[in-house]
Amino acid sequence: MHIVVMTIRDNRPAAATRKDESLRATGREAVIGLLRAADLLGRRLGGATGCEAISPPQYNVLRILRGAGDAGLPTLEIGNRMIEQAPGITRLLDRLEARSLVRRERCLRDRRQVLCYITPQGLELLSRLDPSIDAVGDDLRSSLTGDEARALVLLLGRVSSALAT
Amino acid sequence: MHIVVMTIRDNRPAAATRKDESLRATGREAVIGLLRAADLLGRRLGGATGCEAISPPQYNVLRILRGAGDAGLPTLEIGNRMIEQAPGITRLLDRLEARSLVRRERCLRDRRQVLCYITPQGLELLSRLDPSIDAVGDDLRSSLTGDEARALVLLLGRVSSALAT
DNA sequence: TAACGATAGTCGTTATAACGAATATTTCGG
DNA sequence: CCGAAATATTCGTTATAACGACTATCGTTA
Repeated sequence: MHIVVMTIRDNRPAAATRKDESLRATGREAVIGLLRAADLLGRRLGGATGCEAISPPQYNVLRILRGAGDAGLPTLEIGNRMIEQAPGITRLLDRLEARSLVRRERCLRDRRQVLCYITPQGLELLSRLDPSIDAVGDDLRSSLTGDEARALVLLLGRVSSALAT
Repeated sequence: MHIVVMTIRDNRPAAATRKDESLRATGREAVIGLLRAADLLGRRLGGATGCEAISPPQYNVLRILRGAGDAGLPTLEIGNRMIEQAPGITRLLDRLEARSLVRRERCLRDRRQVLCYITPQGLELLSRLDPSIDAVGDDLRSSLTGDEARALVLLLGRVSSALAT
């Protein structure tokens, strides 16, 4: 795969400090650009999920539980897959359970755990939402070629790895 | 009452669907990757700004006001430069003003406006924070070559343009 | 000049999220 | 069996986000 590169000419071959400064400036641009793109993306997703009156984190939990299938997931495991802390997950699940989108029950094998499952209503809500979410992905990709989109995914993966440490 | 809704069927021809599906999958990966990278980035920035007990949006406002210099900025103009909406800005500024990081005064020429300025304490706080923020940018860039970092900035800019519409 | 609409900002309310401290229950190692 | 660790929850505090209602001010126009 070829990554499209913006050519930048340096008129003055510079000292090491100047080159470091240039790299650092690119890092700052990347930080700003990443936050801005993610903010716009979050707003689009929020607009989509808002139609069903659920917040993006709630949607995220439902997606995770759909992926878990019939096996269900313990509460804190959901928290691990989102990068969110434990106490918030409980209340988030409380709200979803109150709307019958999620079901919880004590695990019989390890009675400390509470297993969470998505309900048929939850699955149905997700299926109503999927087209809107896909549309956001399509919009995101609309200004990129296929190769560029794949390059973006690759670069973002590398960035995430570097930031996760 | 239970309302059961039929799942949406995909009626598109299979030939067109397969390539579309591949592109669409890339779009979904980009959405997930972007959100994940931004989440990790936000946590790092939050950890840095948290040392000075300010939130990332508060930091953002201080940066904007530092950029504005002695001229100051009207309240809503700050809201425009952040990607955040107006009503929240007032209370965010309230908190910053309570900590003497920001100063507000009525504009004499147009008394509807309230001009906001960063205080010397605010500038000093920002200068304490700058190294940590730059370190996050350095970490982000650490897994990329210079060309890749510039490519990432370019691609993120295109994505933002596509999402802003 | 006096009324009108538009603009700038503040003030409520509500819901959500993040974070820490403390607690109960359960499991597991020594 | 006893203590340590894991799991989940409750509670309290603070901050953000979105919404509408309200006040004050400005510019214009009749």
